[in-house]
Amino acid sequence: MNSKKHFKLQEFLPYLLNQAAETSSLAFQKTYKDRYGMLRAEWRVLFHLGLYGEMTAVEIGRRAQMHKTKISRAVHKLAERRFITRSRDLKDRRVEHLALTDRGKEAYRDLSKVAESYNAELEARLSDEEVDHLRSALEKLAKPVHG
Amino acid sequence: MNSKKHFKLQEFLPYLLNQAAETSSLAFQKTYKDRYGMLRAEWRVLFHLGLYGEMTAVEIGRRAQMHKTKISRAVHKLAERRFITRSRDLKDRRVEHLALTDRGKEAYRDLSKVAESYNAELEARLSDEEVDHLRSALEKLAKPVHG
DNA sequence: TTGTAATAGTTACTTTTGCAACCAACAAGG
DNA sequence: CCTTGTTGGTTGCAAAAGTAACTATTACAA
Repeated sequence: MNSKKHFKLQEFLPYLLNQAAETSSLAFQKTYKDRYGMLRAEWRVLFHLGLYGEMTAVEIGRRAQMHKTKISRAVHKLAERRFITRSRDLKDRRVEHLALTDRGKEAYRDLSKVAESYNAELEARLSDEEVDHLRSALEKLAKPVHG
Repeated sequence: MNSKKHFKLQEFLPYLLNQAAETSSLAFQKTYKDRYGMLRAEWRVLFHLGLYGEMTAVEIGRRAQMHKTKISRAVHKLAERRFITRSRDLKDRRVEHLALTDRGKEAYRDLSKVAESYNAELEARLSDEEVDHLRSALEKLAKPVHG
């Protein structure tokens, strides 16, 4: 017999969060992979440009908390497949402005619809109140541990 | 102007879940990596054996929803580093029973403590009620979409 | 028996990632 | 101008993950 109550895996938030994140992402992942051959970093870049308009790689990285190498590769592949255009900033020639092409916009709109209805499906498992609580909790947990 | 309200990334549960999962896992990940050179699949196997005792790879896979190749590799590395032992079932020689060695138990206890205090740190960002709500919501979302 | 299918687990191959080093353009101080 | 540091972005290499195909063993039925 244990003298001490054990810490359970089912209580460990990072574990639970990962499980929920993984399984809840599966179906959507399949969609952007099958329809457009995209990876997670790629649809994220696509969505950022679709939602907020033209911006630089650094800015996407800051918003999405993605490392710049991931972005760099995602941008490369998206440009290669003509979902986005890259144009140098004339004042600071290190910088590139990224924007969706028509093809990119179409993909964005399509995936956006899929995401929306898929999200509705997920939310249907919870009450409105639960959804609100969940969002606010996730927001708090998404902040880095120190600071 | 858009005639239609846009679906936002901040409303998309799989996105939020992934963000929260990733950032909330970082610090713990660093611990098991730095102290024991483990990967995620490895500490998960370790914890399953530590919590529930001897079991087979298939059973761990079922409980943790991990693919068998992931488990196979995790088991291989854990055994190589003498955290676990593998013993063939005498009645069904396809099956292997996995169990922690003393070294494995020690690592488990150590990491278990870290996980517990780290979890407390995370939970401190939320009220008790929020934690309960969160757990129940995550549980509902961790179920596969169809069925 | 023998043939077919299921199950436990491993391996081979390809695609992704993670990290560090790197290049190019700018910035600021002397 | 020159040096030093910073920033935007890329690349090379090693580690890790995903997939499917594979071996070995058992189960079951003709």
